[in-house]
Amino acid sequence: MSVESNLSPRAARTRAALVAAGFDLLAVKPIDAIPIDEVVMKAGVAKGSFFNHFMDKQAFAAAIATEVRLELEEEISRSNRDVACPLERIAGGMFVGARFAIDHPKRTAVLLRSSAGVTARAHPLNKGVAEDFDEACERGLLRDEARGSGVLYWLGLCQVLMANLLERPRTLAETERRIDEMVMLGLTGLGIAEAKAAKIVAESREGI
Amino acid sequence: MSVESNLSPRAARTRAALVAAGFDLLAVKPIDAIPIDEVVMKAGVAKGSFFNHFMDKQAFAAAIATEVRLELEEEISRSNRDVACPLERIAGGMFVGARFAIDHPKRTAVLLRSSAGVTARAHPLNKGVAEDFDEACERGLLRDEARGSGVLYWLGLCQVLMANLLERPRTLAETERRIDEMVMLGLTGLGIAEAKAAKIVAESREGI
DNA sequence: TGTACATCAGTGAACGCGCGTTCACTGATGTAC
DNA sequence: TGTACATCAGTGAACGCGCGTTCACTGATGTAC
Repeated sequence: MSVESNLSPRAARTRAALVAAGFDLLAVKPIDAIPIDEVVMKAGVAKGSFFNHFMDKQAFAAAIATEVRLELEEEISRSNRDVACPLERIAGGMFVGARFAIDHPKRTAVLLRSSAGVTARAHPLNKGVAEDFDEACERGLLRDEARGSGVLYWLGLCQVLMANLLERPRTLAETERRIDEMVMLGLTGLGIAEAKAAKIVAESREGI
Repeated sequence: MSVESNLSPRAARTRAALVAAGFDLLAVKPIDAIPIDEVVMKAGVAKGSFFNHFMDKQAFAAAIATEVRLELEEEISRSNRDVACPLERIAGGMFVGARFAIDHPKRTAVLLRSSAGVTARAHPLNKGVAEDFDEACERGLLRDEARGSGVLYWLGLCQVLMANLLERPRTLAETERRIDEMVMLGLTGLGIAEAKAAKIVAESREGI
């Protein structure tokens, strides 16, 4: 599963320390603004070790971004494992994303920074979403306009919601309200009637 | 008005050349990845001149980002000058943003890169939008949920639409369809009935 | 279990260059009379 | 209109340091017998 599997325990420890330091630093500033010295100091590791594990600085950043993306992807598909209704799956995805932003603000910051272009339908992280939309459209559950632009619409909302949740401390009640509202606005925009959308929001929230 | 006003013609020319080069380069990569040598070469200007006009590299990037933001802001308020209905103003804003992305892809890239955090209600670029939403809410034109999260919702859609329009060449028809659809999805999410939303889309599109 | 050897990963000093910034000089523009 | 002087902005060579990358060495881990 994880990249560490093939490594000796010692190497795995070193690599993990570097990656952990990378998470912390990349959450705050882009890779170009981070000297390798800072990474290795934070990781408590010699500078040379960095290049035992990563070809160069860019590869390091890429590896970390990939790792976060996989994590989120896995949380979403785990949460959707037993959900059949495509609308609930779609709504659930936004809830999981929001949850992820709250639980792992640093990782989320890395994710949002790295994937400025989450917009693409083909993006691996979004493949599941695209399929759910296709199914919902076929079943006639969505407004016509969603057939072409629904995925983009939904991903935009997820992204901006996650970014917003990072911004400043907030009470739990405010946070929950913000999430519910965004899912509600999003679903009704897709053409789901108000009452039904409210029901989906309530049910999907349960699952998280 | 513009920053160049106080400068001698010669100085204005040099500054303009630097800024133009900056637009081109910042559209492609972040400021940290751009050596000043590249900027001045593209501008056809001596390296020393750069520091006659900008304190340092960061100030240069900031000046350019500000300039783009002001441009877009002005286009939006110009387009909305004679529009009274807050819903049409809101819809019109998205249309103008889309138009801007098509006409000035480089500037848009700079804008999207610089303002990763467009989400804030307080952001100057968004002040007008926030006021329009307040008015629309007071008049009871929007769904309840839009009172708290409508602005974030709308800005997220604008941002992702603009990013999407930059992505790859497309036929005019596809582009128009994408824009219409996003505005339509957006408006109905805010609680506007389908027929009325379609009418607003048609009318706002006219204005652009 | 103990010894000898091989491999693997960590270490940090040293290197060198890319790049931001400075500065003394020059030429252009503007002003006074 | 012409001349002398002041200021302003452009120029590019030179500086120096921050930082990515390398490498010879060391200690740790694993294997054979």
